[in-house]
Amino acid sequence: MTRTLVWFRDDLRTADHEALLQACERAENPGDVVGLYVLDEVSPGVRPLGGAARWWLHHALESLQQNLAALGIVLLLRRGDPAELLLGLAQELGAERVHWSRRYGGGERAVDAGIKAALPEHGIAVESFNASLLHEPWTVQTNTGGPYKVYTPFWRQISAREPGLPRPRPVPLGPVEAAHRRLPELSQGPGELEDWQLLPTSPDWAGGLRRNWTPTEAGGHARLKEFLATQVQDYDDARDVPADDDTSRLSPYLRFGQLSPRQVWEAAQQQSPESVGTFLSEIGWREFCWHLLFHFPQLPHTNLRPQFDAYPWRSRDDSPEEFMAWAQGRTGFPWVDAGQRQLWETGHMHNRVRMASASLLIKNLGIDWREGEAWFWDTLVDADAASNPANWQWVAGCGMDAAPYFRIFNPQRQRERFDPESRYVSTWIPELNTGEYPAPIIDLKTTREEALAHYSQISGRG
DNA sequence: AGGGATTTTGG
DNA sequence: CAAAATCCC
Repeated sequence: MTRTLVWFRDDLRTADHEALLQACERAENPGDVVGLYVLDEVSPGVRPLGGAARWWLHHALESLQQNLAALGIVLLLRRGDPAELLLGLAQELGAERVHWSRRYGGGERAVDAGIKAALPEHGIAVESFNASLLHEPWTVQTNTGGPYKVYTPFWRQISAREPGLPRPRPVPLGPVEAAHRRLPELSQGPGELEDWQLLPTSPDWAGGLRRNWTPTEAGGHARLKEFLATQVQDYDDARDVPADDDTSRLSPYLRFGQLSPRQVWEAAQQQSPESVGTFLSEIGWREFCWHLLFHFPQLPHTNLRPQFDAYPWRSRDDSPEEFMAWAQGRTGFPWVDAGQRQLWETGHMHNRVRMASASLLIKNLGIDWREGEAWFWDTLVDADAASNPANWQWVAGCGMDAAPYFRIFNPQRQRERFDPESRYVSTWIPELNTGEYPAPIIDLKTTREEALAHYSQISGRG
């Protein structure tokens, strides 16, 4: 018998999962493949999940547990330090091999490298696979051998490349009851998801999330199918109208690996190239952000353009009232407030509104992009370790291939252009015309001028 | 994937 | 004289 332990992380699916598939191909009986998820809140450099992500994770693990059970595979749940847990568990199980899908953040790579070095000393083989990206970051290089720092040439290169076809879901090994019977007695039981308390209870604020999402692997495939059948054709223009929300809404499924970018890519190839080009380039932006994180592991916390280190951003503590007005959707700018309330209620904010909301916080309120990034990390169901900070750095102007600093969104103008009938803002701000809605907390014109003055100082032209 | 001031265009 | 193009931040 060859027993393989498959360590799931941000790849919570059963289809197009090379690590799982190869484990199953080696298996002869139920129980020869064992799944594991570790809730890691202790490894340095591994960012603890935000509240909305914890909600999604709970349901994603429930979904994975069911889908693995249908393949005759038990999913074990453990909490703690994976560096300790993996070895102990592999030994208790008598597993000869451990498989996983690669991670690309700095802290995650350090954890994985440590385990990959340690297990073979105990006779346990480790093999890792790609599951989260179209192309491994080290395979996409400029002519001079470095990482791309500009999106357009990056996209030119990867869009001309075939990412490879999705891999099939494994053939079932047998009934999961048989798998349970064949496992040795473990020092801990399989683990109970409820014990992790990932779902909010007092209060239960997840009602809006439940109403807006189906956080399962099947839900991801259904959303992909629906989007490609009915929305992608008009994506180019329709994506800019937040009242309709004709964006793909696939980001949380990609975040948790319930869908792979390769599955999305392959499904989109069934459509005409001109109708999916803009959509696929957004998948390209996600890829670009992950490649950036791989090459610049400081991305989540450090300006990629160091001259911004001298920018006099304020902290959340410097201006708690203004920060909370922004966070809770009380700035007096309907476009931004609607977005923040949509975020709080649904765990999601339309992309066109995200840009303006971030711009207001960073440029008009003068608050550090890291404060807004942390808020989004806690409240978005789709926040991932690469896209979230990379896009905040994009708006702030301090990232690679970022928006020029002097692009400052005007939330009133954005509302006129993209919500002229106020369908979006009135959905999220019922008191808009009742007199209870607050006046703007800052003056757009003067704060804009202040931001530009600060910018000219750090850019060396002041 | 901007905004705003200013200049130019064209009916 | 209003809309479009251009330039600057």
